[in-house]
Amino acid sequence: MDFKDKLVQHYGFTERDWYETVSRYRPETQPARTLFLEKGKVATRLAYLRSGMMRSFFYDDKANEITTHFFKKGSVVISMKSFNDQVPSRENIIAIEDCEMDVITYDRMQELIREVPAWRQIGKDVDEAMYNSLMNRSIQLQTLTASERYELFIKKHPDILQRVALKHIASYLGIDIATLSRIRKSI
Amino acid sequence: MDFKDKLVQHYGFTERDWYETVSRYRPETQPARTLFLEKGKVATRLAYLRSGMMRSFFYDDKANEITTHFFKKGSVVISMKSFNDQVPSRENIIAIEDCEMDVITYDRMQELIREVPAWRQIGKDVDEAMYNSLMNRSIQLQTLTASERYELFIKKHPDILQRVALKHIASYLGIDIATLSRIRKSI
DNA sequence: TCATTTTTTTGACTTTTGTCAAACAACGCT
DNA sequence: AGCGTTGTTTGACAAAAGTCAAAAAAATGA
Repeated sequence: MDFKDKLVQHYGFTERDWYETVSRYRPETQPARTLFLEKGKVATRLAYLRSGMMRSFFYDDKANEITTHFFKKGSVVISMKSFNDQVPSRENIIAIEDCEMDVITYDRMQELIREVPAWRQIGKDVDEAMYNSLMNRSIQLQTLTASERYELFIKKHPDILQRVALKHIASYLGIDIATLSRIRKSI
Repeated sequence: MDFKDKLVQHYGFTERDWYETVSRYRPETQPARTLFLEKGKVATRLAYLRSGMMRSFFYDDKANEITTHFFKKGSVVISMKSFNDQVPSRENIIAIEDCEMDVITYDRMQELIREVPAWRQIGKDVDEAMYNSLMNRSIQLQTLTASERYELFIKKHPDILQRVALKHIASYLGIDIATLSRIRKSI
């Protein structure tokens, strides 16, 4: 099911709703290793990722990159707090691969919500999905050992494993890179 | 600043808005060691905690209680996913002490949002605050050692430490109770 | 109050995970 | 293709955290 069908089915979109929507999104590309969002700046854009992959991260006190999320095809790329409240972002979002996306700005999104009220609900649903996935992640960090976290990760995200540097997966899972290397050998 | 003042200041409440609000909340008590919300049931209530303390938890595969959150005086007691979507709760919420609270049901909240639209925004703000605090928690679990997590916890929540069983703090921090006991001795 | 249950601490031990440094492999750029 | 950079593995070791069982302490309810 493509995106339009989903909107029609789930949110009762009319042709006009769809038109108002697509006219406010525009296709953009994000080359690999370039920042989609930079720490300290206000997130003005939200993207629907059509292809490629991104990750969000921040720097800890020893200047290590701590990865907090991977965005893959079909997901919404957003720094929730920064975009929703229009405050400076605490995290960076960077393209891991060349990305194709459909982008909407904050201002256009506000317009769109006025024109097509269902978008308020969609925004809420996206936020909620992110909350739920963060909750799952948090519980995993709280209850699983390093190797359990890794095994669950490769089971749920075999595609990410192929395409992302192990050190980013290690930091995402809260495991030292050398330890992760040994866990991988032992499986 | 009390609750009413906050609503007036932040959300421009009128006297009428306030009246519509208070008439839908009602005071309730929750005795210590009784469930405010039981796993598997739909959360029909949201509470503003005036006094006492609660915690949310679930059971892991070995039937250990895993505490996910502490609610203290002044906070909103809610199982976000269950209340917002009216789906069965995955977690339990239990009173740790006798609690006094102001309670509103889901249906009354929907009414209230219709009567006083600012409540939609308040709901969003509460959700967002919970998202942010979950994000902080998740980052701590990802990046800090057991003793760092504990030291941060007692710095931020000295009040909880006094009033809650250590085993619940241990499970909240993802630390074995015996290990936590040793960490405490070493500080 | 007192007995019972629950919680916390402790000891001895094992397992898991991290640290540091070096070697090795892969990648990106010209 | 080749160089330099970045990422990964490995070894030797150290530190952190978990396990099991028993003792001690504290809380609960009759």
